[in-house]
Amino acid sequence: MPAEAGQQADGACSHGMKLSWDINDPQMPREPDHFDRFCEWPDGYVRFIYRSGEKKAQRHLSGWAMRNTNNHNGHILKKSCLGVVVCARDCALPDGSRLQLRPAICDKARLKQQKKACPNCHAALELIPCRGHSGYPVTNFWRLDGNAIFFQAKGVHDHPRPESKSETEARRSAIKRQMASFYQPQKKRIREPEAGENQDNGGHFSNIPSLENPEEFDIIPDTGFPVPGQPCFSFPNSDAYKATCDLAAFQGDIVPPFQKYPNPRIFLPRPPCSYELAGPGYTNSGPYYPTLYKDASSIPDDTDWVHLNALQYNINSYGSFERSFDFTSKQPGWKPALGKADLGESTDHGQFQAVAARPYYNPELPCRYLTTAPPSAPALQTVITTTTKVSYQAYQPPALKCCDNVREVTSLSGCNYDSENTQMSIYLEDLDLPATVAMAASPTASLPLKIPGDCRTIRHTLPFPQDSAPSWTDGAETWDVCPSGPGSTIGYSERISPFFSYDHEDF
DNA sequence: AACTGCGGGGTTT
DNA sequence: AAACCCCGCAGTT
Repeated sequence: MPAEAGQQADGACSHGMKLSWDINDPQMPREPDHFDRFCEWPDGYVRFIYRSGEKKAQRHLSGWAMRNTNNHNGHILKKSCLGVVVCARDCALPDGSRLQLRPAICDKARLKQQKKACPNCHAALELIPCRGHSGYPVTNFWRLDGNAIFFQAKGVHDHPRPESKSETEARRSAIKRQMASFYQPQKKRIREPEAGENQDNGGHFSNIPSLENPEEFDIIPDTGFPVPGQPCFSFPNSDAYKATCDLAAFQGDIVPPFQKYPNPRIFLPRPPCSYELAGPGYTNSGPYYPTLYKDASSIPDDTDWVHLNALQYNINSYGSFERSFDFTSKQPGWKPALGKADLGESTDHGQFQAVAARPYYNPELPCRYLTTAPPSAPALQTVITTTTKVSYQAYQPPALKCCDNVREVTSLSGCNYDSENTQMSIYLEDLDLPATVAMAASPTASLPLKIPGDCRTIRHTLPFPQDSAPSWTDGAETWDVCPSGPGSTIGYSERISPFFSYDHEDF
């Protein structure tokens, strides 16, 4: 990726890190030479400089559920992470994944959200708070200065990624379109082509169609998981519509499967059902289908869930991986690998670390979150707990290595939006692995992605996701993906190798 | 209905 | 003093 780095001079995670500035500096760098591409999933102690024209930066957007936090500084906007909402029972979705909802930003809405039941097992939903910054939520700071928007993140998210805002919005809009389509005669139009697309999954990134046509999701199972999907087939249009509405009502409460890893086949080596049942995380008393189907009337969400089941199929490899992870509870190679990765990168613990330290996925600790800070985080966190310059000093060294560390972190954890997922997905496909690890909880990619040629290349070549800087089109907007950085390749490879072995063992 | 930003206010270190 | 958090308000989406 070195070449890439040069190519993408304004590569996201690089320059911002290199610059010696702190969000609290009285004077920010003037006329920055480089600007970073918008990073939707900043993680770790990173800093970026965006162009003042960058809309997402202007909106202070983030894939993480960040809420405004008053820092009593009118010039610096501070936001803290709300974490992620999961099933209190840590139930496994049809595809083995876990529910990872985006916490509502509004307190009121969040409370309301938490009162809802898990669409899968009806257990309570649980909000996993973010404690990635010295036990406190990860904080993001935004500062507009001149023609640049400075961004600084502090802390390493120690929880899965929730559905991103963009995903939520995209899904909602898709649902709306879907709803609209139901009113139209065309809705009856033949969808074979689309269905085929989904099934094929060759077009890993052709998820949108599915989204727009919930019914199609139901079809997807056909290819792999007949059970969950079945119900939908029987849906009268009216029902389907209803379900769609419910889904919409659920608003982003459900992590759209399609948003995760589009290619189910990869992550579902075994028949969904058996797999699911066998999974340790499976807490349901009975088969999904019967339960869900029957109860359709009992709980509003059930209806949604019918769809979800189908939808979730595509969901993630992450879940699959988790499961495998769980099975091998000891995770011999797992943690070590992660830990190793973290070594020497004290400042940039990407999601790797977060994932590694994630007790949340342990069946035995359902949804319980360890308040324990990430292993490597503490030192840093103790130092960097505020926006003070003092902390910055400690931080700097790593910054210098930003290309290596940050890239690794960001590329793996979050700087990418779809690229990340996409890439990861790809990776998984090729390796049939837990790319999910890096992906952590992020169900991102989902909409029709415009995969750069190199991305595909990567897909087969594997190595580096970072290489691709795919952008997805959401309406008129285009999401920039954090470019990967040089050195990431190496780090990534190193980290991955362990997984390979692990994975193979597991499967 | 939610999101978002602002700002008052309280607590802790 | 500097962080943190909570809460409510008001404008926007």
